[in-house]
Amino acid sequence: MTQQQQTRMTKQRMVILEELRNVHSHPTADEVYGMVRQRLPRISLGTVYRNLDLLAESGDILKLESAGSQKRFDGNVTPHQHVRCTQCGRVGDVMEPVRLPDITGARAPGFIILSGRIEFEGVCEACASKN
Amino acid sequence: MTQQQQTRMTKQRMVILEELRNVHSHPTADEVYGMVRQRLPRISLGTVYRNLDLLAESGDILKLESAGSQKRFDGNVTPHQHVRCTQCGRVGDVMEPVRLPDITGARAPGFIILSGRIEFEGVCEACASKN
DNA sequence: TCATAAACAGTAACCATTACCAATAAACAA
DNA sequence: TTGTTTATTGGTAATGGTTACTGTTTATGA
Repeated sequence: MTQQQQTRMTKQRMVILEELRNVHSHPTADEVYGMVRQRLPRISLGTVYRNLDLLAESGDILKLESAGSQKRFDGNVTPHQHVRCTQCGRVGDVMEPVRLPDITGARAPGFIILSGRIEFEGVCEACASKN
Repeated sequence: MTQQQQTRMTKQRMVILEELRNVHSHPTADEVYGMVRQRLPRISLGTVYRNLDLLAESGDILKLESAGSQKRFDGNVTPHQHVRCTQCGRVGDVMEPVRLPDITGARAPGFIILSGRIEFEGVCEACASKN
């Protein structure tokens, strides 16, 4: 008898999703907040966080996690790979993707391996010129 | 004339390194703190953080920054791959490693790609049995 | 139009990490 | 061994990103 919880398409949620889809920069929650505030000046940061989580859970956006630093979000949910700048944390899209080899041979004692993914590291242009 | 900064092998730094090498669990800073405190009860958490950073910078340990809210540390610096439990964040070592394909073809506009790495996700036994 | 409860704005709390500073102790020279 | 220098420490406060709380608003279906 568990009542299916409804989700409502609020103006806030819609604008967050739109802004995220209009951009290729993999913004942090705070950056999304800044973007969205231009259209909804009274939105609160908590609302941004809540909706980013909900949108990621429903599969409408991607949540890019890296331990200890800020999470980043991606409105492009088609499969692609990312580079992370080791200096500033900025994230970019990898164009010609590298094919992930067969991982069925991978074993880890005490773990059941479910998936694998290639992560790239590098330096973004801004940090490179700053060097 | 910049004076080369010396680094001193303190008791605290040595015990942190030893404990980390004695263990295969990829502990968080807080877990390292707990381990080390059994031998040095008066050590402070700040000292643990500071030394973990210094040891990682000198290449004596690894700092694992892959997803989760806390960073984890590894006393085994020989090249190997990791799995992360998506439920609890625990990290394990992958035995037969999957060879990373040639990544020289990978392009990312605005980035200089320097390295690539395969990251595994899965479930640890504790979480699997809890399911 | 009304009733319901999901979602909101605003703010406080939380937690991992970093910064600060007076006191301590490695390391090296005398 | 003793003294001097200064990197490092313990203790604690501050920071920054994220989450939780609460009374009010508003999307949604009757």
